[in-house]
Amino acid sequence: MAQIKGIAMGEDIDTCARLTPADSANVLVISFMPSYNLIFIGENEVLGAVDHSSQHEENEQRASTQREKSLQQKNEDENKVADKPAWEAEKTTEPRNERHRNGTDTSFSLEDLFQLLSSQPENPLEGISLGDSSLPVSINDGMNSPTHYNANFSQAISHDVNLHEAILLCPDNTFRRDPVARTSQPQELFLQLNSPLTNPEHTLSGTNLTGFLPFDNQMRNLTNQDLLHDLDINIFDEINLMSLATEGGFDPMEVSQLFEEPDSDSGLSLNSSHNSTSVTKSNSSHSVCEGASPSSSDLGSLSHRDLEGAVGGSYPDPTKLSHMDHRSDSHFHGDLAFQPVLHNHTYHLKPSALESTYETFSWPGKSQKIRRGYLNDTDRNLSRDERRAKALHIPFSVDEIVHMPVDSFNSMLSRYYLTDFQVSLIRDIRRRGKNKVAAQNCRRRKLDVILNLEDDVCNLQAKKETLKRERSQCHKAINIMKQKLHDLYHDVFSRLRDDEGRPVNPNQYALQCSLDGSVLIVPKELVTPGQKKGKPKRKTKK
DNA sequence: CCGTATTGTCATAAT
DNA sequence: AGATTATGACAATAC
Repeated sequence: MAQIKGIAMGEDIDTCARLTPADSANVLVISFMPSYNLIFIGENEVLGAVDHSSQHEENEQRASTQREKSLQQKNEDENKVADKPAWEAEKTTEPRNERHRNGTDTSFSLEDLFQLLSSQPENPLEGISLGDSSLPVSINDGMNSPTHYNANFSQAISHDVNLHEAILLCPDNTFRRDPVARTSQPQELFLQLNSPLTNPEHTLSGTNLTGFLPFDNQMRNLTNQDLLHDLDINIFDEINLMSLATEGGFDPMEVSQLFEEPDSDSGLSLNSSHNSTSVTKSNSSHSVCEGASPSSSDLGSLSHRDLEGAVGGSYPDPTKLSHMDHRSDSHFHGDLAFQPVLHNHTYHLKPSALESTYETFSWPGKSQKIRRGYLNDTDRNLSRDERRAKALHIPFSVDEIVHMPVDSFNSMLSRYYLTDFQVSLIRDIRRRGKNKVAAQNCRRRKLDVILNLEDDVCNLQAKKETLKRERSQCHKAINIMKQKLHDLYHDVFSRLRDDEGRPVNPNQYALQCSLDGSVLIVPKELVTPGQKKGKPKRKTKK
């Protein structure tokens, strides 16, 4: 009986060896290289390698053809709904299994594995033949709790296993780490639903698990795979690498360096996986390094929560089916009417905590600019909310969510079955979107106010200059008048004579006009403000 | 590397 | 009362 304690993945032998826990006696190490796959088993010892360079080309060619088909089909589907708003458009009818299968960029055959193992002189799986219908394999999670499964390898080896499934088949993955959580919250398990290992009765098949699953599991499986398909492959890979890192005692940085571009801003899995200990705006005093090494429970539980929300969002609550749009009804009705899916949609996190689950995981030493490089070309141009909405399969565009009239918005929320998580995200998106617009308006207004004030300042300064010029002109006019008055005064005095015929000194006398129009010559010392007009001493002669 | 501008977001008050 | 808008403050990012 083989003791497979874990699966390590890397780009080459060295990487795999580094990923392999030193205390694992038997570690199945699978390398997904573009040109060939390396498989070795033992105590960090390379027992063999399979060169898939030729087969890989075939696989690539086949996958490429399938991708083209899939792309063509997808384009056709998109064209069909292109004219409709997202909340009215039909959901894609593309078979999810098919989509899933098309994503097999890194595939290998279990048959190769067993051929390889069988060729080893000290075959760790000695006694196991390809024809064994039921292979008892003890799969250890690398820690303390071995779990025994009976896997039907005769079926399994007849199919290629893609990367996702290969990871799913490993019990040592991020989403299934906590056996307690596994039993206490089965509805929140995400990837587990894909894995036949969770149910010993299920056979191991890499291609069409749904055929073996009970109905509700099949439905979940479809959605899970659908989700998986749309999640960035980097997210997926990173989650598992981080899982390996945290559980295998590796340095997360080392693991992250293996995958040069982790999508830390994807808004779903990765973010949620880490930010319980490293949240951008967290009040927590955890250091960045602590954030880089989240506990496995956090890693798993948050992933469950996020992903469960996403899964749940694809299914209508039977109690709400009557409120749903008939188009969405057509998508769900027949199936779920018979088999209600019992999801637990209770969320214990506050909105802020939920929000934090999308937050960016802080990769030490990696700037946002670099981290954005981890997004694919499509996602790189998306805003954070758009990526979040995409990750949670929100059936509306961010633009629609934000700009939809409130009535349409509320009716939309009631018509579609959405999980609390999705509703929370949608409301957050709407709030943020509106606030973003409000902030832009606010800033524009503030700029307008500033510009208007600057204009006012300019206008007032111009007016001030004008007034200063007017004042200057008035002063000039006054001075001219004064001068004229002064000249007239002296002209008058030069012609005045007293009773004795002597000229009147203008320094000693002043002219004073009386009310009747006569002009008097008054000594200055007698001229007081009150007397100037009252008591003329002498009338001048005209 | 530092300073500044831009932008998104949150909290809170106002509407 | 709840939704929306306005705005100050802060952080991330670009330049």
